[in-house]
This record gives sequence, structure tokens and C-alpha cells, in this order.
Amino acid sequence: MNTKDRILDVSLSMFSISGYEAVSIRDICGAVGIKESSLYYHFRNKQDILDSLMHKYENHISSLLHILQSASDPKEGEPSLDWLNIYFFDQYLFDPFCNRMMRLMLIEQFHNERIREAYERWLFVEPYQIQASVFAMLAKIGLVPEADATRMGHDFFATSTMLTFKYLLNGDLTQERKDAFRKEAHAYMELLFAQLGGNRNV
Amino acid sequence: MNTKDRILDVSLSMFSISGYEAVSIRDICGAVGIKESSLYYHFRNKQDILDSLMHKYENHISSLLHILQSASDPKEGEPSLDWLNIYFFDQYLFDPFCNRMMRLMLIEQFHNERIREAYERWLFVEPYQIQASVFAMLAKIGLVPEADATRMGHDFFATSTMLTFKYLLNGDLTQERKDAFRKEAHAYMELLFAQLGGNRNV
Amino acid sequence: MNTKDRILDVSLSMFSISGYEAVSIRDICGAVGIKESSLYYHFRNKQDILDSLMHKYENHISSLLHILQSASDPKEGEPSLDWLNIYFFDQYLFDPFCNRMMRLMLIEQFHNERIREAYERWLFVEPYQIQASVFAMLAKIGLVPEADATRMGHDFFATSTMLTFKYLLNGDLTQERKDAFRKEAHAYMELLFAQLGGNRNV
Amino acid sequence: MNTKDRILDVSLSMFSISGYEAVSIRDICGAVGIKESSLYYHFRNKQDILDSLMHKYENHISSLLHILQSASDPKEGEPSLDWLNIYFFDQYLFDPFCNRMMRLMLIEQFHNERIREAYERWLFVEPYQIQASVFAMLAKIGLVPEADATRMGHDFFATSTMLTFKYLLNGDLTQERKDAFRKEAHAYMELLFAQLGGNRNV
DNA sequence: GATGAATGAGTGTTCATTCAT
DNA sequence: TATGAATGAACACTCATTCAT
Repeated sequence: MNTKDRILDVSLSMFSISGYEAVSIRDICGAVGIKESSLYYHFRNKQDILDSLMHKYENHISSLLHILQSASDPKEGEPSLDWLNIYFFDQYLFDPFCNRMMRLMLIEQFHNERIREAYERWLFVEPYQIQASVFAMLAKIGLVPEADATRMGHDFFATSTMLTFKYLLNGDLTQERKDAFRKEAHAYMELLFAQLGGNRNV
Repeated sequence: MNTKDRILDVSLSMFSISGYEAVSIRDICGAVGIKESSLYYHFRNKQDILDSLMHKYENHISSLLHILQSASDPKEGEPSLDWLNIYFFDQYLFDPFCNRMMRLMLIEQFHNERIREAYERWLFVEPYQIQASVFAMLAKIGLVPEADATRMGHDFFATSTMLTFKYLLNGDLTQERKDAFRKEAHAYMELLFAQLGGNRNV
Repeated sequence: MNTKDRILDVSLSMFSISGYEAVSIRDICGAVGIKESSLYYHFRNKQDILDSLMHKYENHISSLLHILQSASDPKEGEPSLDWLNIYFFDQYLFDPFCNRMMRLMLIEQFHNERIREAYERWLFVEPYQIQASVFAMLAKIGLVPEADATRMGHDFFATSTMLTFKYLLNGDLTQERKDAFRKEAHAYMELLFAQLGGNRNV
Repeated sequence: MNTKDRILDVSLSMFSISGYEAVSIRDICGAVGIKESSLYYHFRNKQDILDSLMHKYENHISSLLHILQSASDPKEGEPSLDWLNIYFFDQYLFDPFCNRMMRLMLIEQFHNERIREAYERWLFVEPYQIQASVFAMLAKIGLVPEADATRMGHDFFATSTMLTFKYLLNGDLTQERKDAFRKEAHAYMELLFAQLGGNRNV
């Protein structure tokens, strides 16, 4: 990893825990192992680091969404818990970069308008829309009764949001927390699909 | 309001938006209208302001819980939407002091162990236990089937937590956000109790 | 002298020699004998020191002009070399504060518009107008032929300006330079009035 | 123009306005369009740029003096306003390089001994000697009475020095300022020679 | 000729805090 | 209760400069 990326990496780790203001350029450079003046070769100023992180996150997310979009295509039949585990949990919610960025947006939501909008968008608006389109798709392919799709989507959104804040954006992201999150999420999914009766590979 | 309380008030307003580190003694004193040196007559240091806020919040909450406990006593029959509106929404979630304190704990959750514990406790642990005891009570008085009490409690907790983070701890606490919260919460309650059939004054 | 005035005094000494940019807050505070942070109790920032000096100079000059105006009133007969020595030389051109301020304006004429205007005004515009009014007065009281007043004023202005730049705003303001200035100025005055013939107390 | 000359050109422009200290290597390289490290291929350090400028100026001046010396030789009869316009005004006082160098020496007169000496020499000593020799020559060829030569020389020096500081080393060197300078200088020359009576091509 | 990457020293400025009054 | 004056430590940042490529 080059110096610029190491600065970004270290900055994100620190910002996502202590907040932007509480982390000094000294702190970052000390952890990266460079002199303070060297940082300014790579970034115009402290704010530029934060902006670069936001930029990187937005790129990351949009490429992730592209993968998700094709992966969620129910060509192989139907969504499975594997899909949830691999794409949604491991590659997004549990992913260190994404997780730290969510924490950063959470605690720095008032830092500037860009972060506010990103926080609102990626923690609430987009997740809501994604579940809506997923459950609409499930209804279309007959896996979920049309009449229940909206309600089930709401519940799913509420539960995954609550679990995210409770386990993934609260304290250290330990294996215990990931496991607890996964366990409760899976239990909820079982319950959800149990309501539908029938046998399927959730 | 005396100087000490004005300092606390102003500090909370600022801390809950910008975070502890980003707010300086200068900022606080400027807003209160006193010189920086005067602040040290009322507080030992900056941390002491934060500690006092936490102390005040804990007192506030415990007196609120006492009221709630007696008020939620189903002597008058059963819980109603009035109860939810008055005690839970207006006096807790929407209350400026409580709301700001929740924001403060949210964005300063890593500041020290006390705040971490309070955040964990008041945003996740206690709300979960309260709903659990409420739904247990509802089951005991026959309003809710024993078999459904746990699941309904879970769902209620997930929904109210999600709505809290989405509407009340995200951006300014405007009337629009309060209304949106109330509307969605009530709609959810209707749905929840509709599952039970029967007529009641929820 | 209080701290604020000592800061101004030291700053002027340094600014007028090395220029604003070349003098650091560290330099100033070192010479004054205070810590750098203490300076910011008295001045908002470095620029504020320069602004205060300009403000002080403008006040000083205008009060000086008031005195000059009444002093130059030819009630006692006519202007004399004493008047020139006391009011114009000693209290203005040779005065350490005024002299340093002129140097400062000279070398910092491009620093900002305020200094540019002051430089233009106090080194060229006002001196020209003052000599014009003085020679007009001399003509009115018959000391100088009407026909020669304008030309003599021009010459006087040219000579005193040249001498000022050559001796008083060039290198250290030593006694030698002051003496050289006074000598040449007096010689010029003798010459000037010699042209008029007659006997007078110049 | 090669890179080295472009650096000198840009540096002089900036130094003569803001002063040596206020102009950074960054500023210069930004304006030239090279990276900071590249500058050190052409100059040993920042001071070396200033030294090169002084060196260039001294060369320029001495070659100018050679031309002047032969040109001022009254072989063609006598000095004319053309001579003044072409050699003294256009090629010296108004010349962008010379003008900027004079400003630089003016505002950086305390930077080091070399600049102090150059300032003293080229703004006061040499101009005084040149006029002295010119008027001596004029006296020798009978254009000016022996008795008046010294006084006229003094006056001429005073006026041209004053006009230089007032119009050419004060603010931007606009066409207006050049015109004002030329107009006043010519008017003064007319006056000076008018005193001598007779007819000549000044 | 020019540059990418780095650095030690220094810049102006703000920080929370102290203390005599 | 409140403030004027001060301070050590830290702040983000810029400086001129170096050196391998």
C-alpha cells in the first residue's frame, strides 16, 4: 500500500472512532510513520483527507451496487441466505472499510452537508429502497404474497437497521458482535419465511 | 436560568451537534456571554461539563422511569396511544434535553467508558427490556397471546429503534421529522394490534 | 508602558526595518518578553498589530496637524526656522514613531490598500498641500512675491521630499543623517529666501 | 525565454511588489509553471535568485552607463529633451526591469548590505554625481553660467528624485504615472532653462 | 532538465487552564 | 461571581531544501 492509501487507511480508523476534530495530523502521521509535513504532499489539508475518504466510499459503494444488481438477479431461482451472507453482510455491513465509513458518517453527520447527505442516503434511503425492490421481486416470482410484500419489507428494513445500529455501529466490531448480528438476522429471516409456509432454501 | 445551567444548556446544544472536541471553551462562553475564565468558577474543567451533563441525564432518566413505571401500571385497564404520545414520545424521545443527550451519546460513544455504557444502555438495553416487560404484561392481562408476545416485542423494539435513528437522531429535530416519526409509529401500532383482532383503544 | 503598547512599539521597530512578513510573532514576543500565546490576548492576529499601528499613526498625525495649524498661524509675525525645526523636523520627520511609520508605509506600500493610500497621502499629497498653503500665506503677507509663490512651493516640496527619502528613510536614522538633513534643508531655505532679498528672521 | 530567465523575471515581479520574504518558492514556481524541486537545478537557493537579480542589474546599469556616457557626449551640440526621453526616462526610469529593481532595492534596503549599498548608490549617489557632471559640462560649454551650475544641479537632482519616488516607485507603473512624471519633468526643464534666457532645443 | 517524495524548522494561531484581583 | 492577563502545549499548515530517479 502506498503512502497516500496508508494515510487514508489510518485516518479512517481514527476518525471513525474519535471523530474528525479529535484526531490530529500528528496522530495520523505518527501512526503512518511519516513526518507531518510529508502528509501535505499527498493531501491539500486535513479536510481533503475526509473528502477523499467520502469520494472513495462513494466509488466503492457504487461498484458494490453494480455487483449486487447482477448478483441479485434471480436467474438461479431465488435469493438465498448465502447471498445475504456474502454480499450484504461480508462485503458490506461487516467489511472494515464500509463499516468504518458508516461509523464516520454516523458521528460526523453534522460536519458538512456532503456527509449529512451520505449518512441519510446510505443508512436510510438506499437500504429502504433496496429492500423494497427485493421484496417486490420476491412477490413477482411468487415467493411472497403480493399482499404481504410491503409489510414484510418494512419489517425487514426495521430489523436490519436496528441490528446494524445495535451491533455493527456500536462499540468495536468484534467477532462476537458479528455473530450476534448474523444470528439474530438469520433467526428473523427464518421467522419471516416461516410465515409463508412451504419449503425453500433460505 | 442561572449561569451554571446556561453553560450546561449551551454546551449540550453545541456538543450534540459538533461533538465535544470541536466545541471550545471560547465557543461556549461566547454563546453564554461570559469570559472564559468565569466558566472555571462553575466547572473544574471542560470534561466536568460533559460529566455534569451525563449526571443530569441519568437523574432525569431515572425520575422519568419512576413516573413511567407508575403510569404504565395497567390500573386503568391497558396501555393506550395517549400513554405512548405523552410519556414515551413527548417526554422522552422528542424532549429537547433527552434528544440532545442521545445525540451526544451517539456521536461521543467512544469518548469514555461512561458514555459508551450509557449509549449502550439507554439506546439499546433499557428500551429492549422495557418493551419486553410491557409485552409480558400485555400477555399476562390477555391482550396479547402468550405465543406472540416475544415476537411482537422484538418487532416493536426493532421498529421504534429504527424510527428513532432515522427520524430523531438524524439531522435537525424538526416538526416534520417528529410528525413523520409519530405517523409511522402509530401506523405500525395499528398494524400490530390489528393482528390481534378485537376492538380496543390503542 | 503597558504590554499592548510595548507590543506595538517593538512591532513597529521590527516591521519598519525588516518588513511585515519577515518579522514573526516569535520575534516580536521574544523582544517584548512575553509568550506567543499572550500576544493574542491583546491582538486578534498579526494583521491586527499592523492595523493598530496605522490607526495610531493616523490619530497621531491628525492631532499633530491641529497643533501645526494653530502654530503656523502667523500671528507672531512670520514663519521662522525655529518653527521648521521644532514642529516639522523634530516633531514629525525626526520623531521616532513618525519616522518608523513612514519607513513601514514605504516598504509595505503594497501590503494592502490602506497602507498604499496612507503612503500616497502622508508622503506626497499632504506635504504638497501643506507647502502650497504655507507659500500662499507667505505671499499673502507679502513675504514672497505672488508670482514666485507657486514655483518656490514646488521647489521646496521637491527638496524636502528628496532630502526625506535620502536622509530620513534610508538606512538608520543616525544623528549624522539628521544633521545632514537639517544642514541641507537650512542651506536650501537660506538660498530660497536670499532670492527675495531684504532682511528677515528665517 | 529559457526557464532560468523566466524564474528571474517572475521573481523580480513578485519581489518588487510583495518583498523577498513574502514571496515563496511555491509562488514563483507556480507562476513559472515548474515544480519547486526544478528551481534548484537553476539556482542554489532562494537567496541566489536575489543575488542573480542584483548581479544582472549591476551589469545592466554599467552597460547603460557606457551608452549614456557616449550618448551624453555633446558632440552633436548639446543635451536635448530627446536625450532625456530616450536614455534617461525610457531606457532607465521607465524600463520595467530597472523600475522593478529600484522598487526591490527600495523595499528590501535592509535585506543585506549589498542591497543597502546598491539602493544608496543607484538612487542617490550616482544620480547626484551624474547631474553634477552634466551641469559641469553644460557650464563648460557655456550653456549654463558657472555661478548657477551647482544650484541648478541641486535643484534638478531634487526634482527628479522627488518625481521618481512620487510617480515611478509608488504604486503600479501605469501609463498615467509615466505621463505625469514626463509632464512635470519637462515643465521643470522648461522653467530651468527659461531662467537662462536664449534660444535652445531643449 | 525536471520531478515525486520527503523532511526539519518554523509559521500564525487556538487550546484549556490558572491566578491575582 | 466575574474578569484581565498570562501561559505551555498543541494545532493545522508552509517554508526552503534535498535527493534519488
